[in-house]
Amino acid sequence: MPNLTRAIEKYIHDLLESEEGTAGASLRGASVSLRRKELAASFGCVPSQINYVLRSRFTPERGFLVESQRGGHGYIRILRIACEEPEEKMNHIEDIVGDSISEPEAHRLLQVLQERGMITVRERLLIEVALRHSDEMGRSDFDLSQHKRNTIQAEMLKRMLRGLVLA
Amino acid sequence: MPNLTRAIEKYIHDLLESEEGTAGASLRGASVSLRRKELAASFGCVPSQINYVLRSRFTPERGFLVESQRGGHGYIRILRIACEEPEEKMNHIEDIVGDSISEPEAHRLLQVLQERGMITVRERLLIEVALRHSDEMGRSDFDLSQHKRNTIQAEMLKRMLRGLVLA
DNA sequence: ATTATTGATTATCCTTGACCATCATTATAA
DNA sequence: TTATAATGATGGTCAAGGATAATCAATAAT
Repeated sequence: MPNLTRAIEKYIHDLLESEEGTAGASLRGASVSLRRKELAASFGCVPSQINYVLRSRFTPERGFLVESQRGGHGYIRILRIACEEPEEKMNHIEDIVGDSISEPEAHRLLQVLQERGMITVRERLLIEVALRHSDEMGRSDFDLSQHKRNTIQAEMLKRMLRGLVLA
Repeated sequence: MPNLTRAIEKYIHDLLESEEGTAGASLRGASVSLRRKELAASFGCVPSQINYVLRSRFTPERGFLVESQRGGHGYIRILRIACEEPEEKMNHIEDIVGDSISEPEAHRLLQVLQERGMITVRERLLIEVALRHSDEMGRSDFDLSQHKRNTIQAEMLKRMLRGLVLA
């Protein structure tokens, strides 16, 4: 069993994918509903495993929302957010980056953006080089605190992404 | 065993090389996945040695990206974005950029690179945003001389191009 | 002085299970 | 008939444990 979490993630992704072609899906964004218990049973795992997959993979940062209801007729609904307007997309990114971002956080974010097709692998590389250089200068040439460096890093990252979105 | 690092480096390079022939590799860039623990064991060294090799040899400045995941089913994936060889072309660029470059000079260089199809419009934009931010910080936050700023700019530009233009 | 190597410690990811919360339906009481 | 209480059927939370990988500081080699 090479990775249960990824298998479940892929399954849900495929569901959303097949929902994509549906009428109006591109406007309202795709969505799927499922039973936690059934999905868990079909993968032969404990139900809370589903929560783990949702919490770790279908996050707002990755462009998803999750709704649910308990009790009889309970359900879990996963929605893919469609950020059509460049401005929306930008606001979303600004929120995620924030005023300060660490190197590992930036690294993860860039990986996600690449997986979502928002940047190419070459663009990701360029951004990483720029962030590394900025961080290195801040550390060895100007002796800045880590927080200050993370602030500068966030500013540079946002500017670079803004430029791309508006391009 | 003083050449452990180089041996591991070569091993990973060879893996990437053999991946090169694969379908679509030239488009998406070559990549290999491995287990840190296993690789270390096969070289009879401690696992953190692998991190040293990756940190010192497979950097974005050299055209590589590294992804990893901890925990069960953990892995390390190395992606090569830039091709090898074009040592000559790279030296040429290093010469042109030199130790110091003004913003208009950088601008012209990037335009030429774009016209020659070596970088895309978006990549050029990304580089220009990074250079501008660096320059702006140097001026207003650290009150650096223009020459110092041009030196920093040249360094950043070379690093970004090294990762990319080797193609 | 720089680069390489090691090992101890820390951080992260995944999986499971016990226990908690909420909703819909049904039974019961007024 | 209506209000309320019990019941069953979901989903949520959290903490523990195992499996990796990352970090960092000390040491060795060049």
